[in-house]
Amino acid sequence: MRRPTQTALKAERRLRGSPEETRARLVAAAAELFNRDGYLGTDSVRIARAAGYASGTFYKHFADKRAALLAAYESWVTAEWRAVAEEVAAGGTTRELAERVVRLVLDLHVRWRGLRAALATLLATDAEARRFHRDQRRRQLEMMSAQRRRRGKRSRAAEEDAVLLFTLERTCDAVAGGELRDLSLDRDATLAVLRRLLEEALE
Amino acid sequence: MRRPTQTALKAERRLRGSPEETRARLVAAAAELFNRDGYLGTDSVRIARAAGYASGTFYKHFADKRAALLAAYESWVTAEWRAVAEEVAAGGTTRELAERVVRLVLDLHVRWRGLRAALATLLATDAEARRFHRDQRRRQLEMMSAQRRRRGKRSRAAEEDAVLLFTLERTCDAVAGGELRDLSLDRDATLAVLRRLLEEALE
Amino acid sequence: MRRPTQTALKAERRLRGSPEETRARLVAAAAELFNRDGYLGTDSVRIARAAGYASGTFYKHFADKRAALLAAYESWVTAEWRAVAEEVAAGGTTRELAERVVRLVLDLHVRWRGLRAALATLLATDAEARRFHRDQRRRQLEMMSAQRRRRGKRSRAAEEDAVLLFTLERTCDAVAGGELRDLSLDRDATLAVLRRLLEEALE
Amino acid sequence: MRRPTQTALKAERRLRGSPEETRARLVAAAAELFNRDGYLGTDSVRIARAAGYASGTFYKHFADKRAALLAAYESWVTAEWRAVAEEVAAGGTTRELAERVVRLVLDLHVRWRGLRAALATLLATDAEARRFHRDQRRRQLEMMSAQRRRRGKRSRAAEEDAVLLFTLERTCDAVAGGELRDLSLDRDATLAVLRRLLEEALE
DNA sequence: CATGAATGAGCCTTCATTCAT
DNA sequence: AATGAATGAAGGCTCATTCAT
Repeated sequence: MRRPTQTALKAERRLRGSPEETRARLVAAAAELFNRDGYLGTDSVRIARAAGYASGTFYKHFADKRAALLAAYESWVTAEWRAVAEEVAAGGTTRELAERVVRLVLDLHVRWRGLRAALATLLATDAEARRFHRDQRRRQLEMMSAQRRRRGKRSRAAEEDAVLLFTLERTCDAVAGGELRDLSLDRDATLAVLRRLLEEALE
Repeated sequence: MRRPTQTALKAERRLRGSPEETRARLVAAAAELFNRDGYLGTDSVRIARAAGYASGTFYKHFADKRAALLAAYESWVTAEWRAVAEEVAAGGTTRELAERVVRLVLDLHVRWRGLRAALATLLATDAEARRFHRDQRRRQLEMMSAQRRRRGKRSRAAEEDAVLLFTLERTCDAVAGGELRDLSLDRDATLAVLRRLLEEALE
Repeated sequence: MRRPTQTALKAERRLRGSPEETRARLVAAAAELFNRDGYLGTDSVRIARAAGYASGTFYKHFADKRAALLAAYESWVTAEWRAVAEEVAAGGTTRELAERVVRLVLDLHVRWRGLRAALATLLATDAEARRFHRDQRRRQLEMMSAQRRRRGKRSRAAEEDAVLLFTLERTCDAVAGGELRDLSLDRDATLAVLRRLLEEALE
Repeated sequence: MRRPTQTALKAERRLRGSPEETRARLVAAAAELFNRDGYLGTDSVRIARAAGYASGTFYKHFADKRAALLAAYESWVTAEWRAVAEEVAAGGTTRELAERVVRLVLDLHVRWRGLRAALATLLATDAEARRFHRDQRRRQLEMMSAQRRRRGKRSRAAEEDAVLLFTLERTCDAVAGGELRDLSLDRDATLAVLRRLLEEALE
C-alpha cells in the first residue's frame, strides 16, 4: 500500500492525566492518522507517539488497532450528529435546512474522507464494525422520520429514506475523493441535486 | 550462491499452456479469493495455488498483488458491461429495461461484493486504481446518455446521472452487504425505488 | 486484520538492555557472520538470532542488511585504527615500527578476511559503502603523512603513499586468503618486502 | 543490492549454429552483463536473452550461473594475456615496455572493472573460482620470470614479483573504480609509480 | 538444438502486540 | 499509569534452475 509520510504528528512526551484524558488524546491522534494515512498506513506505535505516549499505552486503552479505529469513527459520527442536530434546531424553511445540511455533510466528508475510507476497509471483514455502523444508520433513519413528523409533513417509506441516505453519503464521498472533478462534473450542480432530494424527503 | 534443496516430490509438472490461459486462470482465482477474503485476507501464494500454480508464476503475470486486484476488478467490470449491454439490446419498455438492469446490477453486486470492498481498500490509497475506476465511471455516464438519445428521450444533466449511478451502486452494496436486512427494511420496496429512479433517468 | 497465533512457548523474554548494548551485540554478531559466511551467505534473521534477538530487533537498529555490514565494517576499521595508533605511539626505530605495523595489519586481515570480502561485494554496487570506504582511505593517507612529519622525515607524493597502501592491503588479503601458499611463495619473505616498502615510506 | 537497469542488451532471436558459437555468444553476453550489473545484478535469463537465446539454453552450456562467470572471466584473462604478450613481443626499451604494459593493464581494468568485481564476489566463497584464479596468477609469475631471463636480466625473488602484481592489480582497480579521483590524487603520477616499479622488476 | 513456462525455497522486511521495568 | 525494547508470524517478491514440448 501507500508508504505513509514519516513526518508524524509528534507531541511532547511524558503526559500524565486521567485515563479519560489519555484515551481522548489517543482517539484524537488515531482519527488524524487514520484519516491521513489509512488503516493500513497507520500503526499503533505512531498513534501512541502522536498522542504523546509510548506504544504500550495504546494497548492499555484499546484491545487492538481495530478498536482504535472504531473509537475514532465513533467520535466522528458523534460530532456529525451534534452538528446536524444544531442545523435542525436552527430552524428556517425546509429548503434552507436542506441546503445547510448538505453543506455540512459534505464538509465533514471532505474533512474525514480518509477516516471513512479506513472504516470501509474494516467494514468488509469485521462484524463488530458492521454492527456499530448499522446502529448509526438506524439512528439516522429515526431522526429523519422524527424530523418530518415534527414539521407536520406526510410520512414516507423508510426505504425511500434509506436510499436517500445512501445517495447523500456516496455522493459526498465522490466529491470529497475528487471523483466528480475528474469526471468534469459541476460540483454545485451536483450539490443542488442532493439538496433537492433532501428537500423532497423533508416535505 | 543459492543452492536450492530441490525437494524432488510434487510429482507432476504443472498446468502448461499459453501465457494467456495462465493469466486468465490467475485472474479468476484472484477474483474469487479477493471476493471471499478481502484484499488483506489473501496473498499471492494462495492465489497462485488456487489457480493451480506455484507462487513465482503469480509474479510472471502481475507486477504485484495490487495489479492482480486491478485485473480481477477489470474482468468484473467488463462482465458487467457486457451483461448490461445485453439487457439494453433485449429491448422492451423503459420500465422493463429499468427493472431488468436493477436486478442485474444487484445480482452482480451480491456476487462480487467482497471484490468491490477489496477494491475500495485500494482506491483510498492507490492512484492507478483511482484512475482506472474513473475511466469506468466515465464510460457508464456516456452509456446512459447514449441510451437516452437512442430512445429519443430528452437529455438531462450529467450530474443527475452521476448521482443516480452513485445511488444505484451504493444501494446495491447495502443490499449485498446485508445492511438493509439489518435495518428491517424491505428489499423489494428498496429495489422498486431504484427502478423508479432509473426509469425516470431513461425517459 | 492480522491476528497472530501467539505460540506461547519460548519461555524467557529476551535480553533487555539499552539500545546501545543491543546494537553493539548485533554489530558484533553481524561482523562474525559476515566474516564467516559472506554478505550473501548470511541473513538478518541469523544475525539477530546469533546476537540473542528475534528478527524484528535487527530492523530496529539497521535500516537494512547493507547497513549492518557497514556498521560491522566501521567497527573493524575503528579497531584497526586504534591498534595502529598504539603501535605508532609505542615508538622504536622506523624499522621496528614498520615491522610491527605489517604484522598487525596482516593479523587483522587474516582475522577479518571474510568481512573484507563481504564489503567488496557491496563496494561494487553501493554508493554509500564507497563513500565510507574512501573516507577511511583519506584518513589513512593523512595519518601516514603526519607520521612522517612527526618523525622529521622528508615528505613524498601522496600518490606514492596511496600505491603503498594498495600494496599493503592487497598483499595482506592475498596472504589471508591463502593465495601465497597456493603459489608456494614464502610468507616471511613476502612480509619482508612489505616491511621494506613501509620503511622506505616512513624514512 | 543494486536493481539493474532493465534495458538489457537484446539480440534477435532464433539463432542457430554450432554449440561453440552458441557458447561463445553466451560467454560474451555474460561478460557484458556481469561487467555492467555485477554478479548479483545479473541473472541467467537476461544473459540468455542478451545472447539471443532462451533461458533453457543457458543451462545447456553452463552447469550454473557461477560457471558462466568463470567462463567470462577466463575469456577476459585470455585476452589480457594475448595483449600483454603482444606488447612484450613488440620490443623496445624496458622503460617503453613497462609504460605500454601499465597502460594496457589499466585499460583492461577500466573496461572490465565490473567483471572483476563480480569475480571478487565469487572468490570469497567459491573454491573452484579460487583455484582458477590462482592458476592464472602462477602463469603471470612465470611469464615475468621468463621475460627477465629472455632479456638477460638478473633474477629476483618470486615474492617480489608477486607483490608487484598485487600492486599493479590493486592500483589499476583503484583507478578504474574512481578511488584515486575521489582522493584528489593525480592519475598520471600514480601510473608513473607503477611504471617505475615494473621497470625495476624487469631490469 | 532450442524454448520458455513453471517451480518453490529463501530472503527481506513490517508491525501488531507483549511485558519487564 | 506509563514505558519502549523485544517478539515473531506473516507476507511480498526474486531468481536459479528444470523439463515438457
